[in-house]
Amino acid sequence: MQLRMTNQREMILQELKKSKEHLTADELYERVKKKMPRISLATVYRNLEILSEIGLIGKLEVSGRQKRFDWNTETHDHIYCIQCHRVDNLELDRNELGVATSGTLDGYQVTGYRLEFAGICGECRANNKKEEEN
Amino acid sequence: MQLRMTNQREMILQELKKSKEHLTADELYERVKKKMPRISLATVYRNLEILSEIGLIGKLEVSGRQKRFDWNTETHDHIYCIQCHRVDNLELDRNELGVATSGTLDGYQVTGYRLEFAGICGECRANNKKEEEN
DNA sequence: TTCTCTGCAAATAATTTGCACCCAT
DNA sequence: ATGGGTGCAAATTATTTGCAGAGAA
Repeated sequence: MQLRMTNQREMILQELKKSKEHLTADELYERVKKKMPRISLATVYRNLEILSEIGLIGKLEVSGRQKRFDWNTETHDHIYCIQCHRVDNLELDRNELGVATSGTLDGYQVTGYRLEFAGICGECRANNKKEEEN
Repeated sequence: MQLRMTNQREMILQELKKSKEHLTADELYERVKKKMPRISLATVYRNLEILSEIGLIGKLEVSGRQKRFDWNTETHDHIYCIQCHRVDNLELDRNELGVATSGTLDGYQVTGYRLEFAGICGECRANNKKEEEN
């Protein structure tokens, strides 16, 4: 099966990279629609799936119900807010972790790992403070 | 709001602990239904949500589309199979990790973290081998 | 020309919610 | 007796799929 670079596919890719955020399919759909009003949400879903399969983008399945897609395909870790569910990238020195990235573990052949921190982001902490003052 | 320990709630809790697996709501529903045929899936969902909120069970939101629930509430790590999506617990010495469990990181007030390994489980590897032989 | 991709609508899957009755406290 | 809990069905949310026509190679 030969992939084709359609206008839609290219636009989706561009908007995701431009945003530098971890967008959900429908968030990205809303952005792309501004430039391509006739695009359908199904096309966005289909392309995000394909683009992540071929490794052009990354797919995140943590932090709640919706999948999020990531312009950054290099292996990296995340931190997400347990209140507002935003997700940020983390730059961690993996050499400092005493964890093997490959080999076998508990019968599994390890293909990778992700370190996901949970916490309350700066914005939410500020909001919480404001609310306390009321 | 005072919680009540209903028969349904107790049965859900028992079956989850008994299974020692990471079950989805509908897997657990199927098991509980054998002993309580009139229980509804909605009740299972409602109780799993409540039980994880009060910390009696754990909730996992990794490895695909369905949430999984965990009888083990102690902080621990997981490994999941990228083929069959099963999830197993991991016993890792966190002291060996050069990672702080608390404090602030990138503006976040960290409340916890999870290390999720991905890989191919022993069963899938065996199946793959069989298929290759055909 | 060929075969993948698209838009649309309808289908699925997972989860949640409204409501009237039930039952643990 | 009170108010949280339950079963049922219907509603939502997130995602996927069938199909006929469009368009990239």
